[in-house]
Amino acid sequence: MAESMQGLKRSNRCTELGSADAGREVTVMGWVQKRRNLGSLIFVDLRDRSGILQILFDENSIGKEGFEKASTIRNEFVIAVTGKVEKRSGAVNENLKTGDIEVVATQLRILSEAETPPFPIEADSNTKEDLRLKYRYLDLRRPDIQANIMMRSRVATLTRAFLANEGFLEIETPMLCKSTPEGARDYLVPSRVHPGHFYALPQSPQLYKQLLMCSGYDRYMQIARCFRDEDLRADRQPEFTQIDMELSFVDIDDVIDVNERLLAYLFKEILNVDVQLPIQRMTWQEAMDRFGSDKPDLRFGMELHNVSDIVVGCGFGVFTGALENGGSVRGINAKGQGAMPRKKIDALVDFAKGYGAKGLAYIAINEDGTYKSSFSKFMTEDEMKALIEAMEGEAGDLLLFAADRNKIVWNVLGALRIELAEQMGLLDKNEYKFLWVTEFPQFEWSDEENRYVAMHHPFTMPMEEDLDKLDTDLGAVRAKAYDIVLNGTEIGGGSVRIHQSDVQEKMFEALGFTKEEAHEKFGFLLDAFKYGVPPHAGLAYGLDRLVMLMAKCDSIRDVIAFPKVKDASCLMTEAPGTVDDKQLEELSLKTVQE
RNA sequence: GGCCUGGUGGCUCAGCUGGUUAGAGCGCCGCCCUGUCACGGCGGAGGUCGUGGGUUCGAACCCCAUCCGGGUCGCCA
Repeated sequence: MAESMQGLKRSNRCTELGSADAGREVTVMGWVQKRRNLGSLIFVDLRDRSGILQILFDENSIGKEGFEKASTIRNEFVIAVTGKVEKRSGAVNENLKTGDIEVVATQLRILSEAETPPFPIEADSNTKEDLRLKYRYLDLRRPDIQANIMMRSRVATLTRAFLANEGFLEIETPMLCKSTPEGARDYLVPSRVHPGHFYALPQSPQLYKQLLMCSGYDRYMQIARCFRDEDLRADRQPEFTQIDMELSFVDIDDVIDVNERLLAYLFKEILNVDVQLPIQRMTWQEAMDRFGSDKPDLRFGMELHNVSDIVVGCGFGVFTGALENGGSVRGINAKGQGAMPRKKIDALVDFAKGYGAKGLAYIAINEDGTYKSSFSKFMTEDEMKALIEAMEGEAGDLLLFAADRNKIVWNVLGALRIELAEQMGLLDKNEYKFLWVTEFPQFEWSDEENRYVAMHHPFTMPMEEDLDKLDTDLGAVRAKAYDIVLNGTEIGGGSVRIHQSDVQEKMFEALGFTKEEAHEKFGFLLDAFKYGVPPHAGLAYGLDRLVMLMAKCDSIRDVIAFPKVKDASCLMTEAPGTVDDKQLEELSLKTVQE
């Protein structure tokens, strides 16, 4: 029977007590992690968000009735215990923060009984994730998830404090917005008052924060929820949280400066990790050429080698064919993997095909310097030698080559590089390698739309050096855009924004918008820019991803209290659900039944 | 939408080329136990093998469909 806590007041969390408190009378409250009933002694591990504290029930201290009550305790009961802190007379438990003390109970209240949970409430759970998510409120009791959620709270708190100290104002922007067609798919909210009209939930506060700059707020920040109706991944949820910011009267270096100091501050405070400043910078072009990725993981090498010049004119048609079509031949050297069994190499070939490669050529160099290769029969010995040399191939290495359009070659080898690093155990979660990737292309060709689309967004400032190319060579225009990358994950990105109307007009023109279309879509922003707009730039972090990496997790679901599963539904609430006809009618969404 | 992968007591798993009453550890329930902390001892309950068809003398196992998860490609300005 559940008891009231009337007249009781919790004096401490479980692990706020130590041997210095010996002799104190305390009242602790929490969940029963574990009971050990020895007959005339009952030990209970009491758990709260701070950790575990051992309670001792002894008839001499709590009396007959209290002892009998204690014997009815089961796992996950919520109890309140008053008693005296004592140094343990038995052995000390080295695994517990409070392992040298216990509370000898003089009073027990069972505040809530509990059924046996459907899975064990413990750290390092083996339980399948769907069950954990169905009972997320139980999953959230587990110490490792609690640590993640508490770390996330600290990241948010410290970020606010740091940015406030740097002169940023925290300003909220609307959740009910106007749908903008560019970018990700919007979540739509029907308007009751305006039949057939819809709000969109924000994909990011982008336009609002630029308007705030127009309004003179100078430095804005917000920890903002964002929504994108796209398919999920381990690091993508339909709703996620950004640390969003925008600054006026700044250029790239100003944004980078404040953010480097923010990152260094967070990693020092939370992980006691020293981030070496300044953080390394690399242009997009260099990142692609060296790592096949615009978010390279710098914790290991295995860089790409462009061997186009070496294989030009060789006997292997796959290589020369790719070159003739304007592509390239590039390779990576998996050091010491030359003995990889054929089956595993074949698996890598299939892996590469998943990223658009038609195949994957390889040379496995034996320890004695001989080699086996998928294409040596097309090559002369000298050509093979030159190729191996260009790849810095040594005995015991595995060389893998992709030949295709640059985009595919980068994509394939970039993914392969990560895959191999995982297989070879090169990825240490305790190592943090930051990188700024700069000078992104302004435009990206879309086969689907048969036009150039903005790689970042249409308000991103092109590099001054490339402004003249807006008329001649869109593919070569570089943007004042930058991403912050940590261990191969894009944790944030931003850009300097266009604040000149003539440049903005050129941008829309390049993207294929007429003046009318541009005005219809973004008119309020363009209007705002007419009335005096400061040069401004900003950046937004994926808070979930940042915390995921800090907490050394593999999925952002582990740092989000109530995440959704792959099909964007919630296993616990079963959202999304159907609604009453009445609701649909009010929203003018109900189809009239014949 | 494509590809890969998983679903067997409450949990985690085993279950061979199809062959008797489907097993184990943990958990749960009962009894015993004064220093446990992976407490210990004894006893016990608990499974239509995700679901629906099919093949077969016989299906957890093979086939088809479907549901529920996970990874990934496309997608994510």
